[in-house]
Amino acid sequence: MAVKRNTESRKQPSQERSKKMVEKILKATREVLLKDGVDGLSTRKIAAQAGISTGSLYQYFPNKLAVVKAIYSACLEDVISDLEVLVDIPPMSIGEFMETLDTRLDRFYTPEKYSESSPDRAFELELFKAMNIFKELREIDEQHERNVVNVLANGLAKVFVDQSPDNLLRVSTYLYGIHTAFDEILVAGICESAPLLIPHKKAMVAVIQTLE
Amino acid sequence: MAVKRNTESRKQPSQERSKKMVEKILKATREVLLKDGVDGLSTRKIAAQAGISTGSLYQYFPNKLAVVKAIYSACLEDVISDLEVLVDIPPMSIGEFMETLDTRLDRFYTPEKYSESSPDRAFELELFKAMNIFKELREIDEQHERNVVNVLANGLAKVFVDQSPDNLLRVSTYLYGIHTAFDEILVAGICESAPLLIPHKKAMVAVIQTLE
Amino acid sequence: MAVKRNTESRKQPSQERSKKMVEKILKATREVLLKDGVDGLSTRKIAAQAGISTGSLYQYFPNKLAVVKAIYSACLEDVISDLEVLVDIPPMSIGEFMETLDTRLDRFYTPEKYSESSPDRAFELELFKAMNIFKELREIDEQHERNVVNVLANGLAKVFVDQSPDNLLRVSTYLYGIHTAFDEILVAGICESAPLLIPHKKAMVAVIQTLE
Amino acid sequence: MAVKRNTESRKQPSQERSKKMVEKILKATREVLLKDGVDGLSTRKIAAQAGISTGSLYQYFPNKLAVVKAIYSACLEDVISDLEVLVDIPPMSIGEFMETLDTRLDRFYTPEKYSESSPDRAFELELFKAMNIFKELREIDEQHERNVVNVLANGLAKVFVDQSPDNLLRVSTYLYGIHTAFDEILVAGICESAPLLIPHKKAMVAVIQTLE
DNA sequence: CATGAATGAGGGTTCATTCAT
DNA sequence: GATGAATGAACCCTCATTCAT
Repeated sequence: MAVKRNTESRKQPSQERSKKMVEKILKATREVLLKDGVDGLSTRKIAAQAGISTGSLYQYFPNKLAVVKAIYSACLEDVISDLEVLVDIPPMSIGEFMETLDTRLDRFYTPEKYSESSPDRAFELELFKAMNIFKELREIDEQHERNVVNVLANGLAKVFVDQSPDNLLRVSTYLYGIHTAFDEILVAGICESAPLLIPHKKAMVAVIQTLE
Repeated sequence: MAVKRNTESRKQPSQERSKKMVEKILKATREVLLKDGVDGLSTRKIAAQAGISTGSLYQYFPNKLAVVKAIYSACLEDVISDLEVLVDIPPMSIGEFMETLDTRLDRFYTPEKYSESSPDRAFELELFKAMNIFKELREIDEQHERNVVNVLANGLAKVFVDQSPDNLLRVSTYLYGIHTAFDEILVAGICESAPLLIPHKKAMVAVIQTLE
Repeated sequence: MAVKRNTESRKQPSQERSKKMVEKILKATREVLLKDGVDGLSTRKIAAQAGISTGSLYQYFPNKLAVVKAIYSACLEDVISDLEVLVDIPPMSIGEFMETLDTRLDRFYTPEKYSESSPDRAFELELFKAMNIFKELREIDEQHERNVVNVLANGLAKVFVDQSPDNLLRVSTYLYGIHTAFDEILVAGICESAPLLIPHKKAMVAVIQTLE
Repeated sequence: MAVKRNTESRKQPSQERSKKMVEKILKATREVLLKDGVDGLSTRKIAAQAGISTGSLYQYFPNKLAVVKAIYSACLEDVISDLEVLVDIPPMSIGEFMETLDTRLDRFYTPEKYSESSPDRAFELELFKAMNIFKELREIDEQHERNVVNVLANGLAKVFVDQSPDNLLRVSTYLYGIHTAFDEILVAGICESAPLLIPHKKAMVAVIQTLE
């Protein structure tokens, strides 16, 4: 790719028409990504898939990277909003929390979510991995990591009020790390999700227990 | 990239001179990878960084992919040989094993190994992630994953003799997953290794306990 | 060269503009071929000669071979359509045919056609010879040879009804061979056409007489 | 290729050793040419086939073209010496000559020579055609053509003493042209030689009769 | 706004030729 | 002399980006 200029959207999709175009482009990009992978992604293919001209693409995005960035950011937002289920913790004691932890994890790691890792998830992971090659996307990724970890840490802080922020951040970081690892294993299709949920939850619990 | 030919080294570095050249090329490649990412890796840059001509590069490697493969494979071999410490389990009962597990993990996760995640390790992880986009390297990666998991499973089988191979493989897969996650966090420099070792070991233990 | 993909024109020159571009490229290719030979033909030179960019060339042809193919095919078509004059034989007896053969050959080998072997013809012959090294063009050439010979044989079959197809094909092959030789001599400029027409026609007649 | 410098042999093979080396190189080149064609010919392959180093090749030939030139010239000399059979005409009248012409042609076009177009002949023709792509070899070819035609014309001059040199040259040129065409047909394997000899000889005779 | 032809730098790779050993 | 590693120009081709229409 080797893109240099600003990578922001060239215009706010203030008009309905524009919004639709942006959507169309993003959708097409996702499709091309799924079909041909990151190194098979080209503006020509995106435009063709979207049924527009390459020139039009540049009316809505300053360059190719911006398109991928948009997709990537949206994907990361999904992850954040997904996590908020875990994080929405009403005030409770550590004891109460630990007692309900299992249920809580069950609610988060529903079999449905993992039983059939939908193409969507497969795509997200694909994208996620692929992003490693674009240096410019690293900062987004790092910011995202920080966001996620903060969200988790804030949630845990409501329960483990005596823990230092450092500790909470550390544990959150680790939790997110093994969560991602779990995701990757499932998406890679190495193991089925159901039997793997047990060790995963045990690991999560064990890690959180270090905060007690 | 899309390379088709054989991607083995073009000649055995039988002579001292050749060996040095290969080293020089691999070193240069690592440097370019670190600086410009996979996306920015080109044979021209490698040659420039190594202070040789592009033609010379092709005297030692049949194509670009082969260079990356060489680096990648070496990196994976390191991982395997590293793991063998964990795997060398003398016959013992589950009880004995669980008792010594903590010591065992301490021996594996020595602070020295992680205290200063050397630039080398940082690079390896970079590479590791990046490889996801090259289909031909995926095979290597998947084979590696299988190797690692088998090594682990075989080790655990000596202790958990009653467990089904499936179960052992599953747990091993997961263990390797969170091991990698732990690695990545440390290499990314998000957390220091020492305090993170505690939750990580707890997680490992918890997962292994599911085999009891 | 060694080109693999499809070697057809990338787009129908439906628009006037495209047609002009294709023409420009073909013209430039002819010029480069005449100046530097097949050996010196490169996409860069073609583009430079045509006053376009290398990229543009690939908008109209999928690869270098396709450009040469286009020129070559056009050249072969000319040959075929040229021959149709000879082939348009109304039903007649062998005696009648042999009597009119000389006239017939006169009509085919008009002095105008050969008096000024235009640069175009010179080029075509150049190309014709040169093509022998490109395997993919050989097929075209062989197919062309078969077409020409069939056309001739079918023509002769109308007169020499008792001859075996084998014989007709053999004689046609030979006739085409010496026709080409005649062409080459004239194009090479070794001899003037007018005086050479006499032995050539004698040879043609003598060969055809073997069918009587 | 694109070779520019002098294309003469770098040294006279004064010493026995040198002569052997030159032979070895030429033999290897022929083998590579037969196997991989002109566009597959490289100094590396020649050296490998000859069992020497590329450097050594340049001790005996200034560049790649010189090697091909050497082979080509040798090949052309063979053609000349072959023709001398036809040309060695004792003084005789036109009548005598025409009477013996058929025998003469029989002696030249022996079935053995053509029945099994030996690999050698196949190679020569291959080379012959291939040379069309090397502008530098054209002059050799043209000189050769002139030589051959002169040889023929001189031979015919002994019989057709009243003919103008121009006429003799013209007829010789044409005779050589159709001779070459005949050769090509046989080498291409389109027709078997035996039945084709009849029309070919008829054509030769018819052409020579124009001198009467 | 939309188009898509045109651009041209840059990609991977080859190979004739040289030169230190 | 012989070697073969090293060179680097040149090869064919792609693709992000621009701009005249």
